[in-house]
Amino acid sequence: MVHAVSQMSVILAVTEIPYYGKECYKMRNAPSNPDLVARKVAGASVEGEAKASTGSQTLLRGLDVIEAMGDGPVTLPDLAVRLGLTRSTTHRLATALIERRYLTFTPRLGYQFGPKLLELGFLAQRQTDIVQVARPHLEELAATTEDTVHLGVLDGERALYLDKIAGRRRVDIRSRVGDRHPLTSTGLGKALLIDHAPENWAVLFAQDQAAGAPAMDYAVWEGRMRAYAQSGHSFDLEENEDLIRCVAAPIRGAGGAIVAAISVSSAAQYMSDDRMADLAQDVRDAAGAVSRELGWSG
Amino acid sequence: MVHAVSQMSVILAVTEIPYYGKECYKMRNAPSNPDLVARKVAGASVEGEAKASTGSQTLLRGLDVIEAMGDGPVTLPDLAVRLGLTRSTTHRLATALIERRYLTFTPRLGYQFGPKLLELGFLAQRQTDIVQVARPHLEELAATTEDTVHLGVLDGERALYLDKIAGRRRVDIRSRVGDRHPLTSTGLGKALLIDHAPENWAVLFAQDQAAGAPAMDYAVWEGRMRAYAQSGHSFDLEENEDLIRCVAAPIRGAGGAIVAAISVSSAAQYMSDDRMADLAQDVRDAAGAVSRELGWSG
DNA sequence: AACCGAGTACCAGATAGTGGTACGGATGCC
DNA sequence: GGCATCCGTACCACTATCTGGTACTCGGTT
Repeated sequence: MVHAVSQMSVILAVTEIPYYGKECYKMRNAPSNPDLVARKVAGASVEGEAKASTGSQTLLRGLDVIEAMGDGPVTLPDLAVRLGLTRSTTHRLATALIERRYLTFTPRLGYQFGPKLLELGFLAQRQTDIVQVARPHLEELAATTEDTVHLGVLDGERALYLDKIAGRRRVDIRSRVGDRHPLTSTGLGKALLIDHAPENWAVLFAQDQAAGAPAMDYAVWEGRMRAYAQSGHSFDLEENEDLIRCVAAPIRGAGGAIVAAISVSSAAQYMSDDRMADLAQDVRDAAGAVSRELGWSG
Repeated sequence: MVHAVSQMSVILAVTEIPYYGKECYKMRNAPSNPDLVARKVAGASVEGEAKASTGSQTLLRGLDVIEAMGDGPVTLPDLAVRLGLTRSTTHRLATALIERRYLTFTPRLGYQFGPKLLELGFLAQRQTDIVQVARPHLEELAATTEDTVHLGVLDGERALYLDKIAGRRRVDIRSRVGDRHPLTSTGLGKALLIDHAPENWAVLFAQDQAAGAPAMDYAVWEGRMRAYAQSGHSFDLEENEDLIRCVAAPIRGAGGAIVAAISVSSAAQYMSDDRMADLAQDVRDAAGAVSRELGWSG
């Protein structure tokens, strides 16, 4: 928790120093064999990555092999073509990966993901804590917006707040880590519900209304929710509390399911419609960054 | 499905042919540099594996780096020592893995699992079908025991049978894929419940009794269940059906949770107490093999 | 101030990887 | 029965690639 800010600045500082690293690598990778280059271009790296760099070819190629299983089993010739490698080389790499249980071979099907990936995936998941992963991004968001930022997850029929960074403005957002707020009247709660079925929305909405949430017409609310679901973010237009508006977006886990949400809240005077539209992009970006760190690739 | 048996025999046949492969590899790997050997022995490969073989050193070392994160963050010097590599080499590998998002670096902590592993783990899980994975092991079990083999999962408060291989004996086990059987009176069901809390056992037991399961004293039943939980397998001593006995064991997923179970059933006349004890080992082994293919490493 | 961790850089040497080619067994298609 | 694939295995010459030294900078900790 403590090191998060410094981490951010350190990384920024270091990567922004120009140095002369790239020059050196250009030299090392200078191709004396034109064939290789031609093959590589024709093969996997179709996109304009152009950042080859590091220099552990065998390892990188091996990882390419693993990742090539992304959409189902692959045969050896396919694999070789896809990666732009020889059958010889491809086979050597695949065999090594099978021995390590990263891949599996099934006779008339081809190569597939192996058990080791399940094992490592589980271990990684176990060692991953959303709060810790999200912290740096929350801080960046807080820094650029100067408003209060929240991180929350779905907890039954409420939104549980896991982290909070107070804004720099002189507005008071009454909330504490550990609080549980209504889902249908807060921006964060709505973001958590974006993927749910409308039938579910209706139930939760009715519950919140019965529990004393500010009165609201369901038709209007559902119309807005559909728009939120479409755009990937949600608003709170002083629905939960007078003079407080907020913008939120969902965080997705490796499977694509919504596992948390981020919101930026402030006094209505700082939250013009225009600014909220701008913020929506920032919040979506931050949530997307966290999602990617949780293994989501969509 | 069809290929399973042939695959088995093929592998056995091929690997048992002596050939002269090892000789060649010995030549290729013959160390002209004694230091390397010393370092390797002192390093990671403490166990007597002695099957170095394949020959994609860089890839294998890279995988070693990944797997070294198994129990929490590691610093670079630690990592280097653990793998028996130079700081130089270790750093190069780790950097490549970070670039590919297999690892993450956190300033005052060290290297850790990266998002890519979550991503791949999820994809692998998605592409893994228990029935398909278990098939070859069920077939092997059926072949060696000559009895009927079942694969089943927990489905609410019942055991759902997902696969069946009929035995070669002239006994009739009435069951079909898709059947849902009671949990507390079948071997397979009990195996699925082995990890549950005793309070849960009591509830399910009462339900089954009320639903017309053969009458049984709960104290006796729970006593047996505790023994089953201890030993990792379960029996059905003609509890569900007269003259039918069975031996079962649970299959665990990557997280260690029980995700399915295997059972071997036969007429009581073929199921002496001695034989059941022997079978318990076989069934546990088969279930263990499937578990390992599902990412379980315990 | 001294220490330790990480990132970056450079380099000489030779290991380890590459890509060709080839053969045999298995399987499925025609 | 032939014929075409696909995989495993093997061998080999070439050299690109990896390795393990060493060294310096920058931070943070003690």
